[in-house]
Amino acid sequence: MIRLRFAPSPTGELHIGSARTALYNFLLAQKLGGEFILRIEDTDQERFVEGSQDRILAGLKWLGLKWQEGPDVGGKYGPYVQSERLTLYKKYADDLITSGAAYYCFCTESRLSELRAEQEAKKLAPRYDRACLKLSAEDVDLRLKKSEPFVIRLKIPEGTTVFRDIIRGEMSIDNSTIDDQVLLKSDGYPTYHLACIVDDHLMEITHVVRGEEWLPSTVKHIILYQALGWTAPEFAHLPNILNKSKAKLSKRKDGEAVWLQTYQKQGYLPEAMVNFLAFMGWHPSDEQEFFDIPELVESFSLERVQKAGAIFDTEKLKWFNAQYIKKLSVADLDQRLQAWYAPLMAMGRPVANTLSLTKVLQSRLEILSEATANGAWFFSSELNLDKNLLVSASIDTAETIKALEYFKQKIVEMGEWEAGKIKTDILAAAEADGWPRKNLLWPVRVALTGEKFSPDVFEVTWGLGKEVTIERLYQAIKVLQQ
RNA sequence: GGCCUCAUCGUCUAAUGGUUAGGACGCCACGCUUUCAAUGUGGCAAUCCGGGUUCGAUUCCCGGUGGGGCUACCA
Repeated sequence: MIRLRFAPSPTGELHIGSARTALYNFLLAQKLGGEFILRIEDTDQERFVEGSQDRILAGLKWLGLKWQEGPDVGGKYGPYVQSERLTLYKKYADDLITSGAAYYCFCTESRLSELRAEQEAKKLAPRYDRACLKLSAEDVDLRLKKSEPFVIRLKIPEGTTVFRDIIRGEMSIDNSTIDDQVLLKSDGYPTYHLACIVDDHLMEITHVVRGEEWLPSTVKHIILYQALGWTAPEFAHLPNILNKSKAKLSKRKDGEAVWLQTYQKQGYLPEAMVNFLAFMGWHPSDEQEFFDIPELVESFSLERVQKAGAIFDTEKLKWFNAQYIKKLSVADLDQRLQAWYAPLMAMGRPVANTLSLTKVLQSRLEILSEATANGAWFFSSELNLDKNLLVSASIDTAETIKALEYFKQKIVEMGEWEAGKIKTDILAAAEADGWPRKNLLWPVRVALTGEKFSPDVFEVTWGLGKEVTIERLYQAIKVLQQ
């Protein structure tokens, strides 16, 4: 059985890069007819953030990802939270001690940092000097009996470690360049390296698909698998997602822009996000650009994953989002827009429903949050009219009043209230009566929206409805007559 | 510093031992037009550098350069 996992640490929000990793794991699991597992790696007590796990899961669900096993749904390989599996890691760490593949280390933090400083001063690679490997068995026993704090370190064997990465091919690393990695910390928690290997093995994970920052650690993992006598899974290391300066997208450098939820809050659609994220490092063999999840599952493959990092470009994301907004039904879009209409609705005129506004705005929105600014005219109970704006450059106040009166009269006479008909009828009449379009429509636009830029005058008219349109024209005329 | 890794338009990327190096975003121009958008048409724009192999290299090899990652009792 093919089994893949996504294993975030609950140290904050869901990172964009993590979301992409989760997506790829999910897609590949589906593609291969396997299972997708969620595991929480909370082995760092200091960086643990309360509530983070819930927000990460919420982010994954928002994207439309589903998992067969995980902390919220359970499963037969549970528990799926590492802090609940501590005895397991301890057991395997002890096994490694017994077999001689690992050793106790009693070095203090201060000794280690001194050692590191010395090595750096001499321009040497900082690494543990194996002082505690030379301890006699009696000495170790004595220190353990005295309850001295200790860690357990992996004893990196001599030789060369070779492994295959699905995306990058064969890797060969000289073990002498690897430090004796801590496996079990002095607080009794495992480090990532131990916990990850134990869990991936016990949970029968077949493919490890993760970010390329793990590539250098993979050697340690292979050594660990060998020491425990286990078969290693397949590895695939995804290229990083980069910021504009080509550095790995990170909270420190990029702030909230690294969080998936930032985009959710700004009004990006999950459909657009999935499509865009899928294209961060992967590309189909043809030129299709729009993919929903089933289509991605169909087309996805690790063979087509890029090796080089990809810059996260929100311009393209915006374009995707605008396209997805256009694809939505008006009713669907209207529903998604309610959160952004709400503040306007609370303060404005009574509005029975917002479907007409949504229809008018649909082709003009890149992200949903723009609806608040772009839709303000619709809700306004009293427009703040600027006389100077109302009177266009080409005509004077008297002529502007005439234009508004004319348009108002046409609206009063209008029978069927249909967007296309309003437009053709009024334009035909205006032409017959000798009204240059611009002279007529500019004042009307301002009268109805209070704005310089707006959607098509006739769409605005239609969206507002007969009554409100007449009222606003009347108010504008009043302002000009003052 | 050491180890690892990567390299096609500004960005995401396609393709190939022989192509006018393709698409998309963005940008520019034009069209539509009552404004702003949307939309349509067109345009600008790339194989990091140097050697080799080869009839021929952007593609294969080597070296450089540049970027990135790792180098924690963080993941």
